[in-house]
Amino acid sequence: MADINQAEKYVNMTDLNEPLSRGRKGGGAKRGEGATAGGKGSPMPEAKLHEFAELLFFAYRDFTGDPDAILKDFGFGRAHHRVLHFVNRHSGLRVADLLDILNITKQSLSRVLKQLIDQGFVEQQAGSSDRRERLLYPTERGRALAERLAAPQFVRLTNALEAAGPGAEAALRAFLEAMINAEDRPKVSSIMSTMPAETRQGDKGDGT
Amino acid sequence: MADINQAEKYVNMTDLNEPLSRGRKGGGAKRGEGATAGGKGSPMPEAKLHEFAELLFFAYRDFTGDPDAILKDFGFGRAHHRVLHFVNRHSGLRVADLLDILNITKQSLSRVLKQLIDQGFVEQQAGSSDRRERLLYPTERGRALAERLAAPQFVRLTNALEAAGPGAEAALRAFLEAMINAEDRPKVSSIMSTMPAETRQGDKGDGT
DNA sequence: TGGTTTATGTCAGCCATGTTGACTTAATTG
DNA sequence: CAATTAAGTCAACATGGCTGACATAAACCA
Repeated sequence: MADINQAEKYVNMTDLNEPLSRGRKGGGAKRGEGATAGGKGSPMPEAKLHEFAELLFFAYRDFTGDPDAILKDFGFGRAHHRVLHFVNRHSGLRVADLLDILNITKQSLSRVLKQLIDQGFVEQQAGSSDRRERLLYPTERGRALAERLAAPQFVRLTNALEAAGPGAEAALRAFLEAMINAEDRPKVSSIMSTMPAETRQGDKGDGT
Repeated sequence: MADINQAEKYVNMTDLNEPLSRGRKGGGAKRGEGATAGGKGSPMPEAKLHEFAELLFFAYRDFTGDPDAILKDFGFGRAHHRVLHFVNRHSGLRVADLLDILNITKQSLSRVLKQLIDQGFVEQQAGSSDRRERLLYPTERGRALAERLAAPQFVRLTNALEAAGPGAEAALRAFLEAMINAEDRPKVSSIMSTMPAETRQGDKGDGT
């Protein structure tokens, strides 16, 4: 799939420190005119890419903003949300799975996971085939909170998908998947295909 | 530390908002469908929305992950990246604009902005029409770093846009814009349409 | 003119959440 | 039984959010 052919030139662009005339320093200078970018007149693709980067920033900022407000009332933060989400959606996963998903250290995870367990949002259960494993399940309260946190995100996503148009979902999915590190894509696929079944007990072969 | 009482209060609010599936009591259960967010359109399967939420999480995680390694070599963090990006792309903006874009406090901004200024990546210039304003500009060094940070993101975005297909850009843009808080969209549009030129004077009413 | 508001900067401290390193415990495995 | 593995824990530290209080200079206004 699309290699870095097209993209390569942007990498090279890194080294170009183009001497843009942008400053306009000095007291009374009015900033009036352009001196925009590299001096190529046509609508540069870089501008487009910058726009997508910024849209992504704003979109994600607001996407996470909704649950953050709710979480504050529980004394939780975004980290708790992430943990609760994955425990709820992929219940029965191991601590190691969670570490792998979140890309954080077990010490960081431990802090929030402990709070979620102590306050009755998440339960642990020893693995049946390997009793060293602690399989994680949401409690009823945990599921309720997870859904409460998901609700505004669902509204947002549904509206955004609708705004994208009916046929855009596949393209959107392809876009998002391609944004993920190539080496992590199989893992992500495996995670997402793991149903939130409370029925898993000794399931560990998710192919790490 | 909100008690469970509060938790249930919010759970009830969930029901007020959205008829999301609320079954699955007592550990058993199945995932239902039928969340209609926004009220229009066909019911959006819950599982699909969860998938998009997770894809967004992974995509953004990796999108922001790339520049982090570079930033570490400069002793900077993600906060510096955000500031540098917006100063570079929308140079001449005021401190207040940046606060508005980033949604952080001036004390938080001050910490990273000061470092960027002290180390010669960003320059300030008093506003010409209002000399209280400090307009922010990237230095040559700042531009070089900004481009270096952007480069891997460009690669990623370019490949992802290609993976999405040629006609998908408009839909993607629509999706991302719709993900932004409705009340912030004019502001975002205004920001994004602000060329990285010094076109602003005493512009304060960019429409909050 | 002088008082008020505004834009920005700063000090001081707290909180959430990431990090590394070292160590323990329990269970599996060879 | 020894070694490995999954998980938990303690301690220390860094980043980057936050609030509150206060300072300064410029603009604005009556």
